[in-house]
Amino acid sequence: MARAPSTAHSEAPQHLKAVALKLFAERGIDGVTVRQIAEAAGQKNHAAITYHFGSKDALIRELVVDGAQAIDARRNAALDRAKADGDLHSVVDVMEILVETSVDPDPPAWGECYNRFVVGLQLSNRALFMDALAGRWNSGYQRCLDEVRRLMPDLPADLLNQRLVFMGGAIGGILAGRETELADRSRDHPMWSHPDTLRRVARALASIIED
Amino acid sequence: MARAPSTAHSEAPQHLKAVALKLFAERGIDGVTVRQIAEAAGQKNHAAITYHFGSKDALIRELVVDGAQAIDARRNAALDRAKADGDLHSVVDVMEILVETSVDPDPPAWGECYNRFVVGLQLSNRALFMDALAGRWNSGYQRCLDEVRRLMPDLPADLLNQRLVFMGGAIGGILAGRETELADRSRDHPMWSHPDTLRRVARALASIIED
DNA sequence: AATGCATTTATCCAAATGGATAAACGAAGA
DNA sequence: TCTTCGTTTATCCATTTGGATAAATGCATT
Repeated sequence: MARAPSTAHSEAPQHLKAVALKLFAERGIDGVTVRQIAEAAGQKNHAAITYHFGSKDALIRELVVDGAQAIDARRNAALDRAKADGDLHSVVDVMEILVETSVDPDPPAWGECYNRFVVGLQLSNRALFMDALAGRWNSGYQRCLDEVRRLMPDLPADLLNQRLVFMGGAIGGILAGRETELADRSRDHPMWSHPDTLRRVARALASIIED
Repeated sequence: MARAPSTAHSEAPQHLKAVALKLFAERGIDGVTVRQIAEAAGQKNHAAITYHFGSKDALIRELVVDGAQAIDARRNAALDRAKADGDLHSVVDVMEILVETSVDPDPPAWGECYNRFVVGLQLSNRALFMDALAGRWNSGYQRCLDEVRRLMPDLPADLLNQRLVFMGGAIGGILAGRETELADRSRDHPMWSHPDTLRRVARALASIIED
């Protein structure tokens, strides 16, 4: 029932998406052809992309939205839970939510890909990225920023906003680098595998904000 | 004498490089064709790239090395000067050197491009980037890290190294974001144009390291 | 067993790609 | 004036690209 030929309601679209995300993360969207995606997914023909998604462009947009949606859901859930428990006492608490919800809780065998994918997309195809998202699925991120503002009422707003911009660039660079390292299965990466590392990333981001 | 047809010893190669760097920074190396580069540089034919550089690949390698070499020279010079003046008293002093030497002191009319270019290249063509550099032109960066280690002798080495990795990811993300913003000429960017901003970036990076 | 239908596969296509080659051009030197 | 040579230009090429279409496949239902 796996990916055997012509099993009805196949999970081919899901598998194609996962494979495409991996390749796009590794080589960028213009460095991967629809044929390579289909081949890597075990399809004998690249028409699979047209059939399941309509076009390469539409596939990319689905990948952007899928990931953003999942992260946003995790962020809102974590914020709701933390607020209900009265657990947001410091900036580092907020940063831990921001960082933890950025990582895929159920990654494929070859490792997480979404952060590399979106950082690369924002870098070289910003318009496509913005258009695919259309302002959606960032409420969790905005709520995190608002919590930081609530926790730092004394810092002038423009100074705090500047630090939040720095933090945004930093989290992208750090998490994309983490994924790149962890994707290299030729060696161990004790630093990135260590269970405390993500908390330390959160601590580093909080340092940027709190100075 | 400008780019008029067939003026001997033309500065065409220089101009082609500058234009290619801009396009690669905006769209990634696989998102730009040699025809687009030649056209944007005012050439009527894409054979200019083959003639001046040999291939698209060779052009990219030249761009990587040119920028890395320039940055490395600035870093080593700044470090030499600071050490001679006894000016490296704190981590933020080192971070200021790291950040200031990352920006092009003589950018083209359309703004700086190298940080976006290399961040994108490391993300989607890491092998090409590493191969082009071959371990060269990073002595200034390594010296900066060594200065930080000298200034923080009490922090356990692996903890400090972890923070230096975070800092490396953060500087890439922040400076690439800065270039992207400043490249958008449709509006002003008072925050990024402000003369203090780069110093504040350095301060943010120092916060990551010093906690 | 026959049918319907979602999916996969096999081709076809026009356009674009990086590269190669030879002709054209034009300033400087003989 | 004529030649030389670095440079630009005009074509040509095989391959790759994303996409389209129609045939084949095989499970589920009847």
